[in-house]
Amino acid sequence: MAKEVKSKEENYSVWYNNLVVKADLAENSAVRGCMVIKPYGYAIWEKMQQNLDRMFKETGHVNAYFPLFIPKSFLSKEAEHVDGFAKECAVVTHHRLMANPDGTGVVVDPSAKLEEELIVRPTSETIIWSTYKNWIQSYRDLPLLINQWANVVRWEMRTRLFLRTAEFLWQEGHTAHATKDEAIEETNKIVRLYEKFAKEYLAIPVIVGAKSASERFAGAVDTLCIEAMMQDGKALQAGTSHFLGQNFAKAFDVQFATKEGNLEYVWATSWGVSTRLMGALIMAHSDNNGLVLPPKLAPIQVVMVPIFKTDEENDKIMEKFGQIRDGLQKVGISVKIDNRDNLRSGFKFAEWELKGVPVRIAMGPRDLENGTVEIARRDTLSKEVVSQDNLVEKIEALLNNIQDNIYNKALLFREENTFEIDDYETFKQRIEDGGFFLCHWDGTPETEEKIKNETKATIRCIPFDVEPKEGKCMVTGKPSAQRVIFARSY
RNA sequence: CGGGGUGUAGCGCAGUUGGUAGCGCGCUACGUUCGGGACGUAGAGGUCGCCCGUUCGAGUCGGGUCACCCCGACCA
Repeated sequence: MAKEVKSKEENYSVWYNNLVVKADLAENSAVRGCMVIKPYGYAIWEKMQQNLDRMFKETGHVNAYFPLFIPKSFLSKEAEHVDGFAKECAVVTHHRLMANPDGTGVVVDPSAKLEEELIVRPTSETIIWSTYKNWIQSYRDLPLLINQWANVVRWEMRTRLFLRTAEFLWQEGHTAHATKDEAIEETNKIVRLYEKFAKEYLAIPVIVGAKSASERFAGAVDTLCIEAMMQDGKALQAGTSHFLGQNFAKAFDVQFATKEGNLEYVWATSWGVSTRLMGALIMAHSDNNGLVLPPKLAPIQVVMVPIFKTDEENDKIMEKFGQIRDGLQKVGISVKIDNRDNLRSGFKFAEWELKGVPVRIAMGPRDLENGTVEIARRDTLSKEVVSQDNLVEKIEALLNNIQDNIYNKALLFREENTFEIDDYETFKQRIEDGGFFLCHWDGTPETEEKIKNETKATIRCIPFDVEPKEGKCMVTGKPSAQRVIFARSY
């Protein structure tokens, strides 16, 4: 009998547990909401990293690394940026411990107080721009296209595994350009890169657009984003790309000599995606049997499970499995042979489904006799017995098929849960069931605020890829240039 | 920081009017099993979140405290 699994609305943690657990920090520790990423979960993050990193490099970016600690004074140089992050910073005040005079453990050594406190980076704009000041003198130094893979800390009031942990891993790109247009182009290029990554690797369709003023990144002139729909109809911001204008250049005095010999401030962008993508992956695709991983990100793409009674049968199956594995590995498919002898095959089936392995190959005495294998696919849970001939080609095709199918399923779900609504009362009712709502909005923060307060829905983005059609704001009736996307979000 | 809830074995939970600490899963050993989460037998595993109080006696009653979860404010 299959074990009953909680519905995803109740609790994702059953299958989160394959990937990540909440950090078990000491009792009374002030740190909340840190996560331990388990090897299996980290392997998925590594695959994301590898592919994103390659895409960044293909578009002319290079990696660098900047310090974890940021002097407090750096953070105060860009006014809006301070406002945005000051409330959630971890601050280092001392640099030494000493034995507790009462003999119990250690205490902070009061004589080791830092002259200037250090902030654990919540994002690296400030320390990077104070460095760029020294790297940029001439238009010949531009554009400067740098990315960093790092951890950051944001002391959130409330944390949520994967979606809002206190410490998370991410990549942050920081670029400097000679012209406004070039910086805007970079901002667009990256948001489109993220869109492509989401589609082709995460198998998640996303809406590309711009944030409204109130949802904008602290210190940005314009924030572009990709927004994904989770299976409960809520939106998840999966990546952002900011056009920073000359705000940081002015705050950190980064000027360059133009070809004509004038001094000008550089134009900046910053952009990032984080381990939040892991949460997106899970919430977009999982079913009641556990995770469903897209083949391109699955640490194990094919698992092989033997079905046997005797050691002799097992030996024969293992020999066949070895041959199949070698064939699959030759074309770059990652394979796991599950030869644990203390578990029955049915248990293994369920376990690998919980882990989201895209394809399972089972082989038993019957298959040995007939020259067949049983192939099961995780996305549809269907299985079929096929001949062992051309197995590598079959599996390759199947993995591609699964990747596409997962994407199409998510796309269909989003389309079925996206609605055009013109009447605010209808909107208030329908928002309860989740989904994306394309509505007219008068463009004012006041109306946006009112809708948020009354419905908990926010403007996810002003979408780029829909034909703008004029209309009237669903709340105020004032003119609207185009529909924007409202949704409740994580 | 406001509102609600929960702390008992690795995990999930029960524990009656206060009277020797329980169940399921998991774990260890052996045996039988093996085409969708097997079964039997034997075993290991607990300062009942913490402190104070009431009592002959507290998992249970009272007071305090800490932590976690959910809903808000904040946010990728």
